[in-house]
Amino acid sequence: MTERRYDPTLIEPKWQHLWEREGTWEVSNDPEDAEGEEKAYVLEMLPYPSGEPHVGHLKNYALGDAIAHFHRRTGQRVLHPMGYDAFGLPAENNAIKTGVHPREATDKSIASYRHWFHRWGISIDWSRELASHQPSYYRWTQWIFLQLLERGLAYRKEAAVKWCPHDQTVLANEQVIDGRCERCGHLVELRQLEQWFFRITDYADRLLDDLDRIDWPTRVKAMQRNWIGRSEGAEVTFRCEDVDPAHPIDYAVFTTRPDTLFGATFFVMAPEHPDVLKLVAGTEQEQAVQDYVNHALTESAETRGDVDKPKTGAALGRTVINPVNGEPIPMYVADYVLMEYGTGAVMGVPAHDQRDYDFATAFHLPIRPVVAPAGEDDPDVSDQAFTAHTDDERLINSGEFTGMDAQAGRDAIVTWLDREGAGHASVNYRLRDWLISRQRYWGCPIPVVYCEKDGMVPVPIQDLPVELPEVEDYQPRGRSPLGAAEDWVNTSCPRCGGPARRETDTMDTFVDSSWYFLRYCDARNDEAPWDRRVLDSWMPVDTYIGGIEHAILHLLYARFFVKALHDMDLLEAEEPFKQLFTQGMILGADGNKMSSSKGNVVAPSQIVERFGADAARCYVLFIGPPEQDAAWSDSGVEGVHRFLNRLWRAADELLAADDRPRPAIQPSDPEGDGLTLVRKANWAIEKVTGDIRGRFAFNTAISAVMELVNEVYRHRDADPEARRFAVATAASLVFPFAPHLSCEVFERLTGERVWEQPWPDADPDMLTAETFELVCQVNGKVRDRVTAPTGAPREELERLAMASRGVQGHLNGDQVVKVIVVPNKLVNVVVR
RNA sequence: GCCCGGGUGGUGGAAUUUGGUCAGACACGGUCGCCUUAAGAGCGACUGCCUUCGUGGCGUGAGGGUUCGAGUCCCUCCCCGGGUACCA
Repeated sequence: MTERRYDPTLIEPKWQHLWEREGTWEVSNDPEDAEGEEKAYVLEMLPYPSGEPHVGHLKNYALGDAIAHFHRRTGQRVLHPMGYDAFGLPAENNAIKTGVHPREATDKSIASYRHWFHRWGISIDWSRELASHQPSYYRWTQWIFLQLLERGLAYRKEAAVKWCPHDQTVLANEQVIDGRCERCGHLVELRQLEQWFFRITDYADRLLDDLDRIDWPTRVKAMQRNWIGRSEGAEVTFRCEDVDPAHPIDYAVFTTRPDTLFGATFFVMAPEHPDVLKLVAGTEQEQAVQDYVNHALTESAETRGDVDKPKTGAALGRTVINPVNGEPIPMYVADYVLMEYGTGAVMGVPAHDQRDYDFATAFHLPIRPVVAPAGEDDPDVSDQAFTAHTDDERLINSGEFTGMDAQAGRDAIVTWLDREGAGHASVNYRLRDWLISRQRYWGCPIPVVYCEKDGMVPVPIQDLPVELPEVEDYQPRGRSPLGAAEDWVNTSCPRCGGPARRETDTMDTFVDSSWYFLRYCDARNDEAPWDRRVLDSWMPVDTYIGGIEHAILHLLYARFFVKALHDMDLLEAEEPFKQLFTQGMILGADGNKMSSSKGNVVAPSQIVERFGADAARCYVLFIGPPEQDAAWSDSGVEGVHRFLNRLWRAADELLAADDRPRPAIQPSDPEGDGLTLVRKANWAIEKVTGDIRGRFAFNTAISAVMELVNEVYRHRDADPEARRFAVATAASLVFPFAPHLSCEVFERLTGERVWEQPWPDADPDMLTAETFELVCQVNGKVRDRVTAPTGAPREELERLAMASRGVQGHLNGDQVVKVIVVPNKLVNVVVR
C-alpha cells in the first residue's frame, strides 16, 4: 500500500457517513435485544439552539461521547440521544427585533447544531431526536402540567412576584440574581399578580434527603441544600392585647433558637406585613410608621438587602406578651425583617443575634443574655456575646429553665410552649414554590381555559396539544403576546360549551427541560408520553454531563418532576440522574470567559476545518481535568494534532512494509525492545481503562496513549509484530476520544471495525517485570538503587539493601535502629 | 458571615487506590542539533531554582506537628475561585 498522509478531511466524513447509513448508534427498546446486557444511559444536557455551537458544546459532547463509547465497548447497551431546548427568550427577542418568527431562527439553529454533531462524529441515536417546540413534544409537556394540576401540584394564586421591566415578564425566584434579572440584568420589581405555581415546596424534604442517595459533586449538593435552606426551630405565639383587650391578636414568629426566648426584649414586623398599618391606625405613631413603610417599600431590593446598612425602623407604640414570662415587649416595624420568610415577624433577641443586636443598639433597647458558658452568670454583652459558642452552654435568666444545658433547655421550652398552646416545633424552608407563568410568546401554552360559568377548566387530554397561535407582534406589553390572537383566545368551555377564554401565559422553559430525558426513552410514542415498561428499562440516567450553571435551577426542577411523576405511579425512578458530572468552562486564550466583546471567542468550526474533529475533540479533553475551567490554547491543539499524526505515521510505517490486514495479537514471547513495547501497551490499557472508569481522567488517559506512541517511535527496530500490537492498541485505546482516526488506523492494520471490538484487557503477566529497581535509603535519604526480583521476600530485600554500596558507605558504623521494608518498592535503614 | 473548591516549573497540568524512591508524567513554550538551496514539516537532545558544578544545596501558599518517610495526614494562618446571604 502506498504511503498516505493523515488527512482528517478525508477519513472523518467517510466514517460519519458509514455510521449514519448503518444507524450504528441506534439502540432498540425491545427487551429481547438486550440479551442480558447491562444498560447505560449516558446523557449530556440538551443544548439551547442559538446560532452555532461553541467550544463549550464541543467539550460537553466530546465528554459524553467518550463515556458512551467506553460503555459500549465494555459490553453495555448504551442510550445516547440528542435534542434541543428550543423555546426561550433569545429567539423571541430576536423576533421582536426582526419580526421574523422565532421558529425560523430556532429551526435554522437546530439544523446547524445537528450538522455539527454529525461533523464532530458524536455517536448519537438520531432516531430519538426531539425539540421542545415541536407540538409532538409539548403536547406531553401540557399533559404533565394537567397531571400536576389534577393533584394540586399546579395552582394559581395572586402573589407579590418578581417582575422584570425589561423582559416584561415575571421571573422565578431562582432567576433573580442579586435583585436583578439573570437574563438582562435589570433591577427586578415586585408586582401583585395572579400566576401559576408548581408546589415544589411539598417535596422540600425529599429533595433534601435524597441528595444522600445520588453520586453528585459535593458542591452541587451543597448548593441545592443551601437553596432549599431547611431550618429547624419553633413557631412561638406572641399575643397583642393593646388594640382591643377583648379581642387579642396572636402573632406567630419562627425562631431557630427557642432556647433564647427569655432574651426577647422587642418584637419586629416586616414593612409588608398586612397588620402594621392596622396596629397604628388612629395613633400618634401612624404618620411616622406610614412614612417608614412607604420608604421601605420603594427602596430597591439591592439597597434594602445590604447587610452593612445601619438598622432602621419605627416604633408601633404597641406591645406583645412574651408567652414564657408574660412580659410585654415593644413592637416595631423594620426593613431587616422579610415578609417572604417565616411569618413576616420576628422576636428580637439582641444578646444572641447579630441583627437584633444592631437594632437594639440603634434603638436603645435592653440586651439580656440568656445563654452562657457554664459558670458565667453575667456575661459581657457589650462584646456581642452571641458570636461565641462553646460546648457547655447553659440557660441563665430563664425562669424555671435556668441552669439547663442549652440543647435540653431548647427542647424543654418547646415542650412547654406546646403544652401551653403558645407554640410548637416547626421547620422552615428558604425554597419557594416554582412560579412557572411567563407573559411571553415563545413557550409552551398552559392548557387551561377560563369559563364565565365554570371558572378555570383544564383542556381535555384528547384536545392536546394546545398549539401556539401565530401572532403579528411578539412584543410583550405587560401581558402575554398570545392575548392578541383573538381567534385563538376565544374558545368554548370544554365543560359547558359556553364561551371561554384561553390562558395566555406560557410556561417557563425550565418546564420543558424538566422531563426531556424521560421522553428520549420512548420518543416516538404517539399514545402516551412514554410506555412505563420502556421508561423503567432505561431510567435513571446513569451519567449526566453538563455545566455547573445548572446546579440549582434545572437539576432541582428535574428532580422535582421525577419525584412527582413517581408519586403518580408513572415511573419507578425517584431520582433522574444517578451520577452527575459537571464540566468546567473553556475560557479564551486570555483566561477570560469567551465573549464576542472581548474578541477571544474560538469557533469550533474553524478548529475542525483546520485540524479535524478528532484533534478538536482530543484537545478539549486533554486540556486539563474535565471538571476544571481551562484556557484555550492554539498551540495546544496543534500539539494534539501532532500526536494524532504520529500515531497515523507509526501505522503507516508498518503498512509500508507489510499491508496485509490481520488481527494484531500480542506476540507470545516478545524479547528486547519488543517486550518493552508489549509491556508499555499493556500498561497503557490498564492506565486508560482505570482513568476512564471511575474518574473521568481523560487528560491522563490521552497522555498514556501519547506515551505508548512515543515508545513506539523510540523502538522502531523492534519486532514488527510487537510494533503492530502496540500501534493497534494505541488506535483502539484512543477510540473514545478520536474515533475517526482510530477506526481508520485500526481497520488498515487489522481489517476490523474498532467499535465492534471489545475493549482490550491487559495481560497481567505483562504488567509486572521480573525485576524492579529497589530504592535503598538511609535515614530517609536515597543512597543507592539495586535490581531486585519482583515479589522477593522482605528478608531478601533487606539483605540486598544492606549489602549495597551506597548504604554501606553511609552507615558510618552507626547502630541500625530499625529497617523498614516496602515490598517491591524500597528499604529504609534507620541508624543512630 | 456561612457552605463548597483550590494554591505544584515560563504555561496547562501529573504524582489514582491504603503516606513510600528519584516531585514535575504528558503537552505547550524555549534552547540546541540533524534533515533541507531555504522555509516549513519531521526527527533527536536539553529545559524547576541556586551552584564555589561536589556522589552539593533549596524546592509543592506560610508556620507548626505526627512519622523511619509528608505535595499527600493533623493544627493555625494567608491568598484565589465559586455558591449563598439582613432566612430570624
